[in-house]
Amino acid sequence: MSKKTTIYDIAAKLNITAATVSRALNGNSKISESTRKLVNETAKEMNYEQNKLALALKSGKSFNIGVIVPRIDSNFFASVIRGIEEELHPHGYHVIICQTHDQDTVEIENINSLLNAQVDGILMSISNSKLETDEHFQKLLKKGVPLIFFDRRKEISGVSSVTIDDFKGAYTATQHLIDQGCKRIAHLSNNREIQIFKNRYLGYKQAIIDNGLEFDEAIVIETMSKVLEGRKTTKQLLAMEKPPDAIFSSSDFTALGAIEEIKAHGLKIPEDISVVGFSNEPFTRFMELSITSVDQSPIEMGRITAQVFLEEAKNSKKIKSEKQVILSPELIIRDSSLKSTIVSEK
Amino acid sequence: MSKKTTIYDIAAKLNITAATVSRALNGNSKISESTRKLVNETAKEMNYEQNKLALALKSGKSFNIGVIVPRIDSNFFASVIRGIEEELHPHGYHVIICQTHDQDTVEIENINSLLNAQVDGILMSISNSKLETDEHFQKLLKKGVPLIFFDRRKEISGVSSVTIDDFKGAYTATQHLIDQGCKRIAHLSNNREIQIFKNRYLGYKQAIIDNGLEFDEAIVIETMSKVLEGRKTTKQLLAMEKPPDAIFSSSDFTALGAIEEIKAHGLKIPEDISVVGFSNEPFTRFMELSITSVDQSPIEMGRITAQVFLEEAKNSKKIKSEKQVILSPELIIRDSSLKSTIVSEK
DNA sequence: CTGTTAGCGCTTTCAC
DNA sequence: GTGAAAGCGCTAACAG
Repeated sequence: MSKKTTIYDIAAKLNITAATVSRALNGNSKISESTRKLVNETAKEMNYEQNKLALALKSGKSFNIGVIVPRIDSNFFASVIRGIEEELHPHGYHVIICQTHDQDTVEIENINSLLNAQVDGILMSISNSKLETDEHFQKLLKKGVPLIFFDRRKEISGVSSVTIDDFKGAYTATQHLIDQGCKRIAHLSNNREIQIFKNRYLGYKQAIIDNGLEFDEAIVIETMSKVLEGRKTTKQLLAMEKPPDAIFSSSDFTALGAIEEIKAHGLKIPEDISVVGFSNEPFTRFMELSITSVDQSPIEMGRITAQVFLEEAKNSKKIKSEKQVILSPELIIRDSSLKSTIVSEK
Repeated sequence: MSKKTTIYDIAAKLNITAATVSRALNGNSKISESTRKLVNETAKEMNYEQNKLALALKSGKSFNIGVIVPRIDSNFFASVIRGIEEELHPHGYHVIICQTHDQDTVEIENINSLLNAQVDGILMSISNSKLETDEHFQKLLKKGVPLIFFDRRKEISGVSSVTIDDFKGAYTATQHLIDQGCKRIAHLSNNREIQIFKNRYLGYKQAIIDNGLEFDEAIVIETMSKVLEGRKTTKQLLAMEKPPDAIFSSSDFTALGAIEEIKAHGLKIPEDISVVGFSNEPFTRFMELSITSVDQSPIEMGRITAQVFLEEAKNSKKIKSEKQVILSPELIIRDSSLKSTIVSEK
């Protein structure tokens, strides 16, 4: 438990002052080469290590940034965080993780606690909640702490965001199904108060309309991103008078449930019913009947979110220009929707 | 960008001293009820918020703990981190994430950088490397910073660890295959310089021997935890003069590769060849032919790791009693190894 | 009960 | 080129 050595210790040993040591260590220009060398050497000798906490208190920069996500054990969020960490690490930043579990009270609490910890910025995906107030976000802005949304954003003036084009992803997926000859495409939706789900719905709808197909609200069902919910909902669809010949799901998990249910009914995929999911979760690739899905390039999203932060951090004092990066999603076509015999991407 | 209010601001306003404010805010016993109330009110009015950085510098406790993992976008590590975060959060700790990508140089760098950031402890899974030196770990111990290993540990006196009983997990899995009538069980192993893989190998071997089966080193193959590697290795196995009738893999990914390869050879699972994986990755459950695997209860592992840390943090000054928690793995039997007609867990 | 003082470790004017 | 001194925001020992 050896006490940590400070610049005072090494100053004392060298009969100089702490200020000089500090300067020498920081490569200040006006310091003699000899003392610089001496200081550096003894610093190494005494195993000196800078206390970032003191620096942080002094400078007001902690070099910590907070990342808030609903939960971390989802491939999507974990991958985004990976991207963030990899991008920020070379710049000396540490990444603090908080989970909200989709509870807005926890979200607010997390923001406050990160603020107390003096983080230099907050990158977050908002929780799935009905909360109307912007108060906690405004507080961040007022304090001048950069706030950046990724994926699940909220429309707030002055706040940058990095998202994918969910509309386009959904449109492309639906168009693909139509190109495969599907005529009655159902949509498994989700809480449409969240932008991403709303946009997926809108993209789907637009593709239907643009292709002159009948848009039928009856086969758009709001459900939750769970395998079992997917099964239940699909059961409803199959029991209809005019069942669909394709399902576009806003989640890979409900898509999986749909597939299970369709098979249980003795129907063939993709011949009888085609299925497309969203998110490109790892398992969609591993399935024997692999699932077509929309990739969101989460690592890339994380990296870019980090870059946007770095930029804002640099221009701290200037007018904060709100920046909205919209990534392009990629449709990964696999077995569950490919009727032709051409070999699909695996 | 309103300047943050400090206790001095509120002291000034009330014509009292900062110390008093501090005491009032912290519920010090010897303070008049009236001033306490007054302070608390004006604090709220002025939107006062404690600067944890100053507290940290003063007290030497940052209430940050570092978590180092090879990578975060693996379900296992993400789940462990989830457990850690959930357990530590109520105690006021923040979790800082670092990734090593299995490079020991990065591991050392991460430890140093966390140390500079004055974390109150480090929880980690060591990287897959051949590094022999303990130097960086000893440094932590010398500084009195609690260090706790989870899953991938190293034998270091004075360092606690939370792991699962890999030997038992492997033994149980192998025994299960034997119980299903398998007589020639291959093992897809991994770098056995890492304890977990070594123990899985040893558990497998022991089960073979205890059941009077022939132990054949020729069907124990060291490979990497990738689907494609699993395919390659399985191809080798199937080409042998005496191919195995079961495969116990130390990884779910190689198990998946094995399954793909076995099917490609027109063989039936589990009738011709049974397969068991390790880790209970989410996809093993989702497969149409679901994969038997050994569950490591990662969230639980994270929670317990956090608890061990909290305990050590409490007894900081006392003799640090090294603690080794060994969790019991659970075999989840699914389609890939269940020959009987009983319905398996899905 | 409350004020005074000092100090956590570092950087940064301002002198010399 | 280097020293002296102040200050980041907070707490705690010592007075009174």
